Amino acid sequence: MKVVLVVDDEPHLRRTLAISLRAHGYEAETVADGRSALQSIAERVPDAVVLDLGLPDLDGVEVLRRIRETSTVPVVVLSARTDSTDKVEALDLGADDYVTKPFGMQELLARIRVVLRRAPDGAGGPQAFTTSHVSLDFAERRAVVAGETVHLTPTEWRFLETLAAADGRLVSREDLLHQVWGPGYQREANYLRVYANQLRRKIEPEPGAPRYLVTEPGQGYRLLGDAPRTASPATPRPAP
Amino acid sequence: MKVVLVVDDEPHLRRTLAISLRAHGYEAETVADGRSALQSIAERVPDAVVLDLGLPDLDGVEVLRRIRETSTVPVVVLSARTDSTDKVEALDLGADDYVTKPFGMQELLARIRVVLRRAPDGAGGPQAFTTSHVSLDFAERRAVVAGETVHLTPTEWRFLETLAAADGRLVSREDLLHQVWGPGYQREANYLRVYANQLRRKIEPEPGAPRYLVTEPGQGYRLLGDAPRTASPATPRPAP
DNA sequence: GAGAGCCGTCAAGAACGCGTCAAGACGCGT
DNA sequence: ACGCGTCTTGACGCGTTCTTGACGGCTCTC
Repeated sequence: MKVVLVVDDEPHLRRTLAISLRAHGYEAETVADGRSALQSIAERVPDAVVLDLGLPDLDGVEVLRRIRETSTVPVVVLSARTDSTDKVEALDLGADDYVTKPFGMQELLARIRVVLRRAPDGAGGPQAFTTSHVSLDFAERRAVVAGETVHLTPTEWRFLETLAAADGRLVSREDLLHQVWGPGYQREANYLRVYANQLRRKIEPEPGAPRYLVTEPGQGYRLLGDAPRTASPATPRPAP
Repeated sequence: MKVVLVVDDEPHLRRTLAISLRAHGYEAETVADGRSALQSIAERVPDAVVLDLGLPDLDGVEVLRRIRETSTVPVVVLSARTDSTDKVEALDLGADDYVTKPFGMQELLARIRVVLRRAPDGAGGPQAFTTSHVSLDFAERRAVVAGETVHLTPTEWRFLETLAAADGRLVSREDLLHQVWGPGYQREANYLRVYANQLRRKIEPEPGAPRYLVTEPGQGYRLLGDAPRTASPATPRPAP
């Protein structure tokens, strides 16, 4: 069952929202302030967050920013402020929707369905990547390869994080460059080669024949878990 | 560059939107009615759609439904109607956001950024093509033919993608050349022969007698699903 | 029945993408 | 100011992919 975290300081609205959510088949968790929200997310990442910006302790925007530091969980922002600037700020900070009070409950629920629909299952972000050979702990920034702790540079971590977040799916060169180096690096496909190379030397059992960090020629890269080997008995390379 | 399709019947709004979008680094395409919108999407799937529900020809909701039949491209709906029921209907039909007029341009642009952020790269394209013999997963760029995974080159994928997007309809040589190789290749009908040939060897059970990737002489090509066989009991080839 | 147009087929050279390496530039802490 | 680790940049070789031209068969037209 999908878990929705409701962050709101008004007890009445909190209760109403929780009831409506449960009536629609979600598991609703409620907290009254920003600190509790961040703590709750740290314990268990919900499938979506409904965040009221008018909170007693922290600025709601600040809460959103902190959430985005560690997670890509969908966030629907509630606010009494209708100013366009506020909306743009929240949306650009990573909010997935911005609903102004007063709002219709049916509409809010529909918008929650929308963000849940778009978010990949368990979008809270992979905290770890583990195979029989490699083990990456992103929270701790620890990499263990074949029992040995291996040191990775910041850029190498971002590279792996981006790939791990895709959970085995293909990550295009553009996305990778944008995620790791920021905007404006779309031309530097060189970087990808260099770092893919370095990472393979660090984490692959056989860097020449990558098993985890694989290239999709012309497309991008992909981080795979332990593969059910596709029965290639010896891959005998014809001697030249 | 990201392509945004604007569907609106008001010339003024259309122009304003297009200008704003271009100023923010998007490629803007504009159409004035539902039919043109569907046609434009059939030709080339944009990265996002801004769809005004008040259209002269088709009901906007109907347009949205048709879009969702073939594509998961992000759609931001514009509407003058503020009724909650309308919003819920559109959102549940697959709209990614619902903005009521009048709206602030900055807000709309922010909301477009949001939906683009969430949508996987090229999510608008055809999802898959499956027959008893061939199975193409465009998102993963995986081709499985008779149980075996087959490798396709980037150009081969674009070729098949373009044909699959037409969903069995004829794709003219011009369109094909334009989609796969870009503008300025209209003269190179040779390429089509070469790649059609290569693809048939890879995906057809009997490359000499194409069942899926069929030629329309003098016209173009077409990608067909499993055909209700037209009673050709053995396809007996007269011995030469 | 000859000719023209179109399509499928093939193969070779060019162009491209990727892995690899190493030398500098840069930034940070001491 | 110095040294260290990290990032950037350019160059090279190799394999793959694309481009290009040529040839033969088929069909439709005259």
